[in-house]
Amino acid sequence: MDAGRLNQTLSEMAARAMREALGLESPNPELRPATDARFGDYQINGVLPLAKELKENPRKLAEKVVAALDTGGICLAPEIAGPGFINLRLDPAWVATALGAAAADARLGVAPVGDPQSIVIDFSSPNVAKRMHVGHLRSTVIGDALVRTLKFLGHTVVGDNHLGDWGTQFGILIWAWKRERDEAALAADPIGELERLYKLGTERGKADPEVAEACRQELAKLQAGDAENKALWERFVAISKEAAATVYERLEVEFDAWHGESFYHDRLHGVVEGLLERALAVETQGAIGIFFDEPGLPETPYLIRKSDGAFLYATSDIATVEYRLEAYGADRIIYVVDVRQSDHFRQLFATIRKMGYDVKMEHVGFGMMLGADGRPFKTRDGGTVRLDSLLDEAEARILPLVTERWPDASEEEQRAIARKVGSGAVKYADLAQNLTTDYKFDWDKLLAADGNTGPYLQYTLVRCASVFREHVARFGAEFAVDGSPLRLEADEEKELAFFLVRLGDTLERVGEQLRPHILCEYLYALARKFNAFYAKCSILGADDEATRRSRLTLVQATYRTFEIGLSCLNIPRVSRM
RNA sequence: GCGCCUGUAGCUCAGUGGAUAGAGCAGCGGCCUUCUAAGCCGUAGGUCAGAGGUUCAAGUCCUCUCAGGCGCGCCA
Repeated sequence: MDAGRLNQTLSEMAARAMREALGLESPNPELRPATDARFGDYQINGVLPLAKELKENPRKLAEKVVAALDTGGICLAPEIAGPGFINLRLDPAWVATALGAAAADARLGVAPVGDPQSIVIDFSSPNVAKRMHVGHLRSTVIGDALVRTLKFLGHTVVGDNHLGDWGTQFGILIWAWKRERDEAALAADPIGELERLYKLGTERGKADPEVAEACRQELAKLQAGDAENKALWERFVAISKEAAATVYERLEVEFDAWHGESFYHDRLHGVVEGLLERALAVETQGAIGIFFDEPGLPETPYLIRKSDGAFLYATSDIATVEYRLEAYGADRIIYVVDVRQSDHFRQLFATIRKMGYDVKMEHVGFGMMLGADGRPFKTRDGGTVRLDSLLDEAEARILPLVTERWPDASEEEQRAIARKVGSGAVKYADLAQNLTTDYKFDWDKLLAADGNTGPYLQYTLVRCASVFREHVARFGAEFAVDGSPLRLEADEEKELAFFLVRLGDTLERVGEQLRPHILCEYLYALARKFNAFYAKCSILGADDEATRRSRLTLVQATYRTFEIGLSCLNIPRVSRM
């Protein structure tokens, strides 16, 4: 029995019962977590819709299903309620045994999936010659969380940083570099100088058509393979990657591939020719584009070649899909990109379907980051907020609290904790909200130690760690879980234990729906249940040894759940704060 | 003009067609002699933007209206 995926296990059992009792081929049991604790832990809703179809009283149908239902000891006897719901209660004895055993397992009983998929996740993707700013935060943090969660579930995942390292901006940059670069500034702050040059080149180009033409010439030379320009381009890319790497290091984000747009450069010509040959793309006003006649898709064509012969973003994205199919045998490709690009992705996905490829493609689109005032998040003078300064500020705001709470730690330790709590808070605030809407960034809210915040979860983990430290102090040895059943007596113990067995269900849902906030909600609810248990039940001071061992095992299971959950979200763990 | 997204408690947000819509913050009232009080417990707060419709059942699905955000051929 897979104790890690209860929803799936019980759903299969319910489906079997419905098949046998009602003679249906593929019934949908609609098994869900109960909407209210009074109704038990899970409910089967699938009988109700069948009443009309089978022309029978829904409660009678439910009775037949219940008679055929065998949960193998996971649940107590099912109850029929209301118009025909079947309510399932987990058997406390089963929970006590299953969780007692799972606490000894590093994966808390959540086995890797039996049929792993090959999944590519395209995320972060900063542009060359631009410093990473808050606009990159959501893609980076959400993409990273999806990579880690899907990997934990057992899939083969490639997290790919699809850098914007090719395109018209390089003509401008090369032009400005050749005339305006400041070597001193370049040595002191390479990416800052590139950013300045790019801005300068863009302004000059707008003001002066001759400059714009000169930029195009530089671009043409680069594309033709001119040695000097190619060397410059390589240098720009190296500087930009290095700057991005510093931010990734602070966020502890890693990629499996860094295949920027330039990586696909050689394929673009073939992509366009292939689409023309198959008449999927046509010439339109001198350019080449693909037209769609599908509801929900823009009427404007998806352009893959400009009238001047240059390729576009779309061309490169098509080539990228083909590469991912060839190189990774991708079953699923996920783009974690700003929702404003949803038209582009709808057209891309439609193109891939027209080309006949069989791959599941999803756009995880997220909203903008707004300030607490509801307007786009900017610095006081209206500039974009740099990602590194955002992390600096988080750290600076947390540090006084750490020094106050833990004055005897070394300054180095205090800074290390402030760094982890600060970046964890920033990341968690981003992950905890549903993706689709714009997200309001509010320092006071995200750094608060209560409510649904990173610090609250980290603090809860600290409490678990603290119990184990105190155990060593009092009993002279580390506590070791032995896998024996728990003893669940207090309401707080039961609630905690019954919730801990839902980790697998939760991770499964995140993997399906690609919404990390589902995991955040779960961990937050878990933290609340743990803290209620912690306040009510003395752990080390329990009345007898058996209760103490059982409670310590509960702490251990909670600790492991946080380790797994926070590591999937990539929120740093601390053992003190 | 066309398309996409959003509208739930004073504020910030959850809510998988299912039973009496939930959290946090802010407010009010309690709890440290005891494993970290960055915590816990209690209390109060709702025309789910509005109107129709589908359904045994609608905050959730469909249509329209209103309000806000975003996007709409050779940028990425």
